[in-house]
Amino acid sequence: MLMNAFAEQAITGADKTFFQLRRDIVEGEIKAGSKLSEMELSTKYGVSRAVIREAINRLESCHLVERKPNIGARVVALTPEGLIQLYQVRESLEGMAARLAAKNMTDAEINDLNTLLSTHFQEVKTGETYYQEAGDVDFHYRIIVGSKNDHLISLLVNGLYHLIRMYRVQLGMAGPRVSTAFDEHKHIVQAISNRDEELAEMLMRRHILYSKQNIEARLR
Amino acid sequence: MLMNAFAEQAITGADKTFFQLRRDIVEGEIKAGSKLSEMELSTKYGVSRAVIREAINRLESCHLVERKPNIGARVVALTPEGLIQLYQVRESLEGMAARLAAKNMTDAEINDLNTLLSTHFQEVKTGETYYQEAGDVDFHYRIIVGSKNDHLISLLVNGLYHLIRMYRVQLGMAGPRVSTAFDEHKHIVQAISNRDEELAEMLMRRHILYSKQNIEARLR
DNA sequence: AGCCTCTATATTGTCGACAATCCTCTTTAA
DNA sequence: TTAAAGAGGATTGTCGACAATATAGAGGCT
Repeated sequence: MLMNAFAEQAITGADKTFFQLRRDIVEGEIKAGSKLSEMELSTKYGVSRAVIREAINRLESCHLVERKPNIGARVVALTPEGLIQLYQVRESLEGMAARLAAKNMTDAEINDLNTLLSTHFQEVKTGETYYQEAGDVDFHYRIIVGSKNDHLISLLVNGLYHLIRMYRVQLGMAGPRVSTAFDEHKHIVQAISNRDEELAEMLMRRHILYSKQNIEARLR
Repeated sequence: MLMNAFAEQAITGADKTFFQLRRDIVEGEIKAGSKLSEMELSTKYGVSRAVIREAINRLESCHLVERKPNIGARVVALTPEGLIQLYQVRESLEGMAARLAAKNMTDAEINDLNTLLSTHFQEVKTGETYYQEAGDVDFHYRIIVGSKNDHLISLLVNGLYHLIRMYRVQLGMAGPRVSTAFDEHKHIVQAISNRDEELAEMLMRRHILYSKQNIEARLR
């Protein structure tokens, strides 16, 4: 039962506007660091200022924009420091997620994770980079959800992931490091299968640390 | 230069309403799990529904309320699970904070931290439980800020801390475990002074893990 | 009686207008 | 010439009214 992981659906109008604005920001169609004028967006998206303000509030919750009273909202600036700091937080949280996943995932979920891994293996062999990227996200997503910790899930899925994706897209970091990363994934799943919490956390932290170092190397 | 740690000041009217609402929720004057009626709050606090909505949005960002489209917002429910999960996240994030603090705090900041510890020592001896609580918060706050990681700081200070305080207040968990906890603080500062990142993280994680176990024991 | 439907009411979502604040450019005085 | 002060315009903050949706209750049907 492999349902689509990211099934957010818009109920209200502010939802739609929020999703679209978030997409535009993450994809860079609204430039990093630029100002978000409420009137301007209001006319552009064809909704009232109230729903724009609501959407901007939610973007602020995701740390995608920063807001100053009586002045306005700006898209966050993308700095090398910021990306490094993001990966530090990610290492910490996803390490804990892997630990909890080793403890809390059901056997069925772990089986699914293994089949997912096999699927990715094919893609790595055939070299379909687009699906590799998606596969990587999917892998991490499974483990986060597998932690069964709602706070953790919310922080990562609703918070950090869009920010990281924004960096990846705009700094042009489409994933290399695939073949080695795949081995790391394999070992993490192995640790989870063995219910080895300690090892699962350690391997996940290293996996993310390597990514960070890889990125750091390319930034300087 | 020991400035007050939590210096939030309200600029706009929504700020004031948000702070007051947050206080009322954390202190339990608005009961956990209860519904937040926009009209009701609007008349109660003497402001328009727009600022109430703005305040509720921010409360949602802190994970203090949950909102459902077209239905409304409720204060989060306090469950033993929830508190445990909160401490898992806290262990993860503050562990990383301690690691980064050992790396990034200035010598001056570390000195301040030591003097803070001495001050707390007096309070532990004289048994002023109120100041012990405040002192504990202050200690952790210093280390979080000392990490110099903005994402980490924001997540903990604007996010988790108010939630944890809500639990502590409403489940009546005014801090015991002071004298043993003080020793743990001392060792953490020592590790930070020695710039031992690995040890600082490990000790902080254990420190929080002990707190969690202490709480778990009292919950069942 | 139990369940469904439909209506009435209450609550949230959205809108446009007004108030308060900030930014800019001009003016004026030392 | 420079800097301070003020007027003007633009932007955000706040408000009350209207629209859309959900909830509760009455009524009718099997």
